[in-house]
Amino acid sequence: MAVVNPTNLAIDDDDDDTPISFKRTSNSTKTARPTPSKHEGSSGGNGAPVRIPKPVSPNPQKNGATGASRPLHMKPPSSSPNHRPSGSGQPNSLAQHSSKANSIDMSKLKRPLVKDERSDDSDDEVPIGLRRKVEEKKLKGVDTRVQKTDDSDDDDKPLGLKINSSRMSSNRVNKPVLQRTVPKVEQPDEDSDDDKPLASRLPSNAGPKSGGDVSEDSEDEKPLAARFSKVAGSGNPKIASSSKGLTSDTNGQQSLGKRPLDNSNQTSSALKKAKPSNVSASAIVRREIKTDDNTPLAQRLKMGESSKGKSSAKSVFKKSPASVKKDIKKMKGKGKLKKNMKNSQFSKIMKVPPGSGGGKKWTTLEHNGVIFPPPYKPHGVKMLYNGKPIDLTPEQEEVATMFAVMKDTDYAAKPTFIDNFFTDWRKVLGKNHIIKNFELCDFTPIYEWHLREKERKKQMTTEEKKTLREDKLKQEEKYMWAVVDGVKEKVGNFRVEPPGLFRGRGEHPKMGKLKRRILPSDITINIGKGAPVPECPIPGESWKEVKHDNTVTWLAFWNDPINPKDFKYVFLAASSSLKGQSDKEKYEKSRKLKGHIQRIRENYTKDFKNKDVTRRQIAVATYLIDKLALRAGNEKDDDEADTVGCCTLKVDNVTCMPPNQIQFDFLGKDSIRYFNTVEVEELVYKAIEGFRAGKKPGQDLFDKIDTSRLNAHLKDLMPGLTAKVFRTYNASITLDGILHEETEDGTVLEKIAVYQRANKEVLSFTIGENQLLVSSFILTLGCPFSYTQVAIICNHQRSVSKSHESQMTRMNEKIDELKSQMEELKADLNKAKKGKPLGYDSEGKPKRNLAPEAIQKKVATLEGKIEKMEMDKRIKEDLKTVALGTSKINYLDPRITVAWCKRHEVPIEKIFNKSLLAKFVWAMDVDPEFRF
DNA sequence: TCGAAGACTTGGTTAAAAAAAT
DNA sequence: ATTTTTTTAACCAAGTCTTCGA
Repeated sequence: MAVVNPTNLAIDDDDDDTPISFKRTSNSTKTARPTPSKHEGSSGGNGAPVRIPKPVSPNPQKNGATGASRPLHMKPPSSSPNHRPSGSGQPNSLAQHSSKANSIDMSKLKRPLVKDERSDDSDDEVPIGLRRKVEEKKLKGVDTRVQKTDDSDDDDKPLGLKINSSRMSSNRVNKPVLQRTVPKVEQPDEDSDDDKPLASRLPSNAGPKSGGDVSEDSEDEKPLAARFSKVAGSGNPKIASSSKGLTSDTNGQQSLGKRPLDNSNQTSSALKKAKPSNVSASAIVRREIKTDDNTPLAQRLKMGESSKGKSSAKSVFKKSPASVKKDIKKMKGKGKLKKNMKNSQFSKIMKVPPGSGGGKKWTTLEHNGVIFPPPYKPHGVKMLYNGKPIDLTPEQEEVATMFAVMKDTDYAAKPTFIDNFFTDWRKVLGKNHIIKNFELCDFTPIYEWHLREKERKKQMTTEEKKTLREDKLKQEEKYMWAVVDGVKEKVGNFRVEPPGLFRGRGEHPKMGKLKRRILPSDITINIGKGAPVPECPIPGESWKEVKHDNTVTWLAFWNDPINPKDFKYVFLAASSSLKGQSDKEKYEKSRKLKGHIQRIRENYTKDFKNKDVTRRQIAVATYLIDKLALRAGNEKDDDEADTVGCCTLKVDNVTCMPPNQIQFDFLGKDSIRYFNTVEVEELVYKAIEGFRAGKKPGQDLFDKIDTSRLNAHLKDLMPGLTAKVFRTYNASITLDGILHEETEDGTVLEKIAVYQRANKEVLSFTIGENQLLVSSFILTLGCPFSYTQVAIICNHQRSVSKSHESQMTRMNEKIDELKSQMEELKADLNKAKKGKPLGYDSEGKPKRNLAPEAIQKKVATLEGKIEKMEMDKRIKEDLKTVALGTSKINYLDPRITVAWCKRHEVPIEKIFNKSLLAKFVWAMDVDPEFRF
């Protein structure tokens, strides 16, 4: 199964030792921080965690498909071996690994390098219904532009893609994408919105499908309306009310109304009001505002997904795309065309163009400030010191309690954490306090009090809990909204962080330090000129400062008590148009990279042998970022966890393994270990050997460059290009390619499975690596250890749900049961056909004799049930460790997903949850034929 | 040119809510 | 009606990248 590709594995195990913690690492790293000057620390990392080869679940097939390692190796351009054709890759590899398995060796963990097996991937993996069609690719090829032949493509394509075969199959992805995309896409730029106000953009026409279609899909789900409402938040009664409140209260008055409505400019003014029209998803967002209006949610939402009639729907969409866009542009506001037909259209809302005025992010801004955590309530439980109860002042008790409560976390046992805590606590205790030795402290009484409290809360009746919740909501309601340019928008984090002990990740030198309480006098507020200053919620105190800076989007900030030179900002929620706009810009930028990627790759490939060391380092670093999705790697301070990224890799983070494999082993972002062995192009291999020559372990591999130099170079190649754009680009283009190649007709469920698999494939490329690691390991090798043990190795305990195993067992039992029922039914069918009596059932009662046709029908029903069950099982196994929900958030252009949903008539709600729907309102009106 | 600020995105962890099982 | 499991959302640490200022 596993797809892993053994090939490379070989590597070894040195790691074995390592196992224990990921952290290992740093050894070297830390040690030497060679670079004295700036770099002291190094930073960043990316983490690509170790990936194991893909885990493949049960089905071997997948292997290929998924491509385990994405990056692993990249093959040289030409080589694209077998992409698809071959196929069978070798599942075996796993086997090999497994064998080792007894101990947990990292070796196993390592990702195998995948060889080109991709081929195999082929269909096998694919879930039943969906196999990808290999052939398609060819079809796509139509456009020729960029591409070369398929095979070749790989080469050129993004490394990542090419790379390992498996995971991302490069081929598919790339080429297709490129070609098509280009042509069609276009819009992007335009849309880009740069110019237009978000609002305006949003709306566009959503409605493609809309119209009548709606009906059908629904069945699965609820009526659109229903859904919508949820989305909108309106679902929440409270919210709704609140919104009203808003209006009424504060601002409501003025601003609210205005903006939206009027401002919307010309065209759109309609929008807001537009209820009638249907606002589309986009509308949703704003909806909050509108909520009041009652616009029928349904209408707004309509968006497309629901279209029923496939054919019709499709046709509609298809056409529309181009035209639509144009229309949109022309008439921002209107867009009724479709609407008319469908209803769905959105109106456009125009706001002041955000981007417009140089750096100006808003024109008017009102909000109510932030809410503070309640003052500490002493519990009076006495801890013991040297066996005796100790009296503590409330302040002292508060800090002691913070520590006591963390008893069952890993932090409680870490020396750094304890030292920092104790040092800070002693400051609160005062110089002459009797408590002087941590060893003599016994926090157990407080810990037990905490457990009792927790239990008490759990015991509260639902009613009580509800009351409590409502009270809290009521209290917070006014802080939840801001009015930006007349539009009511949700605020993201309006609660000031409560005091506590700092929970830095990895070996953070400051973990355990007391994060002191933040007061109004620590907070700087940002509001529009002339807007009412938020009332300070704590009587007698006042804000540190009130600013009126419309070039930034934060509503308030305070200095981080742990690191005073850092700030903690209060921003609008992800669903706000300000955030939506920049999100869209991010995707447009990475989409733009598509048009430059080939040249950029050629450019760095050429520089692998540049005589100038700096140029060579830039080339290799760019290659790693592109192929392996490494993060840029900024410098870090000494008082942060010692992690690295591409530019800060240390000599000892990289091992050259002849003839052309490079093994990476370092702690990336969040101290997640990236452990991977990759086959690289010969010139890259040679270059890396060269960079390492003559250096000591802790020194920088790329000593001539840093992120600013690297990004400066990237900007020369494409305006606005920076290292992180590669991640977005590779992830999105891959998803786009897979979805276009693999989706076949089938039930909605099957299609969703395709989507999820594609999503997972892409994700593993960039995210959730640690988790993937664990899952891969287990799946692939048939890990003999418990999940907990694996978790320890990986340093991340919650990876796989503890109950996963039992759940799988249960599912298997159910399937078995269904199957035995099937056997019985079939036997009955035979008897019935021969006119024999059916005999007795398990309880000894005689069975009713049915006509063969009736039994046949039952068989069919049962068959469907079994199939669904098995599919559920496969999906579950496959996705058990991957948090698809979170990952969809940052790297995948939502338009890819929305367009896919429209094309395949899958309700978008099946893929995006409520918050994602809110966050991606701006993407809802995308053309069904959109290509990233 | 460079380091420090500053602003914002990314992403793991954890708490809360919702759904499913009992 | 509970309890358990899963999903979603909140929280907040840790990155990236831009801008500022000397």
